[in-house]
Amino acid sequence: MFVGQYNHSMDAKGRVALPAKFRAELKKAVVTKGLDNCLFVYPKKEWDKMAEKLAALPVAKANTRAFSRLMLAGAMEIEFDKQGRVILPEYLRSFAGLKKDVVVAGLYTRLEIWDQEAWLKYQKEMEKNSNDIAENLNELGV
Amino acid sequence: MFVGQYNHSMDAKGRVALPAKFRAELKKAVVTKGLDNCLFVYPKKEWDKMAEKLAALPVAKANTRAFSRLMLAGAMEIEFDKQGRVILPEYLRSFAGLKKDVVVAGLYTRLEIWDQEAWLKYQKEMEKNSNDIAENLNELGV
DNA sequence: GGGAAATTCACCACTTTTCCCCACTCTTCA
DNA sequence: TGAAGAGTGGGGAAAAGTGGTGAATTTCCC
Repeated sequence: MFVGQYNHSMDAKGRVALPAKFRAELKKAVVTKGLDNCLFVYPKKEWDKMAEKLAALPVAKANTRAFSRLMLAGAMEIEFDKQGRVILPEYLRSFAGLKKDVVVAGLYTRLEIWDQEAWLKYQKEMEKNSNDIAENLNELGV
Repeated sequence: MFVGQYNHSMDAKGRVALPAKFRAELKKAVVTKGLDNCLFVYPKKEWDKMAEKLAALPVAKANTRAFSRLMLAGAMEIEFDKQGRVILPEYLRSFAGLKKDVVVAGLYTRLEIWDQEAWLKYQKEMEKNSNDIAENLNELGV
């Protein structure tokens, strides 16, 4: 399971090294457009589960169609080179606004890839709301 | 169970020795961003319970995503070296404002790691208000 | 269909960080 | 007072991350 965050850099070819700790669980993986302008990376098995859920959504609703298209049509299988890097295609890079510095975050069942600036901005925004978040801890029984 | 407080020091590499008394129960542990600008340390088993709840939350809701990112991406699994030290990643050090001197406190089910200055300041503040706080504890049945 | 250009991919080399081990000091307990 | 355990600091080896070059394949134009 994936936990923690790492600062890495993307080179001009769109190559990003994923943290060594995560690679064992990611021999086969899928990247796709995520929410909040980041990329989601799933191990193949997790991805299959998610894809089935998405496919089962009611096709009649406009917003679920949009969501399915985002995640399914945006997806791409990735492989690692000898150095543990993956290549992100141009359309995913521009979707997430990736420049040189990126953040790779572990969210238990998936990874997220963020542009560093966007990540910091998002974090700041969250800190403002951290009190509300703390209150919600109770509801989860934490 | 963890009780008591200890003054330790963090070296330039971000290594902190956790009290020898606590290590037996912490072979595998997780550090997270805590409340009041300190770090929480949980035994891995305890933390896993909570993490699974978080991972099960719906990805489609913005506030649960934010919540997972705070708790999961903000966490880090830690292991001990032969000397009983753990390495704290940069983002946790800066979150808690850790400099050289730190305080490790046992809070029964978890440990807390504080910057020493922040700890002293917090204590002073609490002493001033201890009567008021005690009054409010009635409501909780203490 | 052939050739040139461009893109992709695999490999190589360098730098930085991490991790592991050793040594020393201080405290505690017998 | 001596020995053992705990905490602190540093150095060296290994791994991880980063950047670049060259070969191969594909694409496009003639």
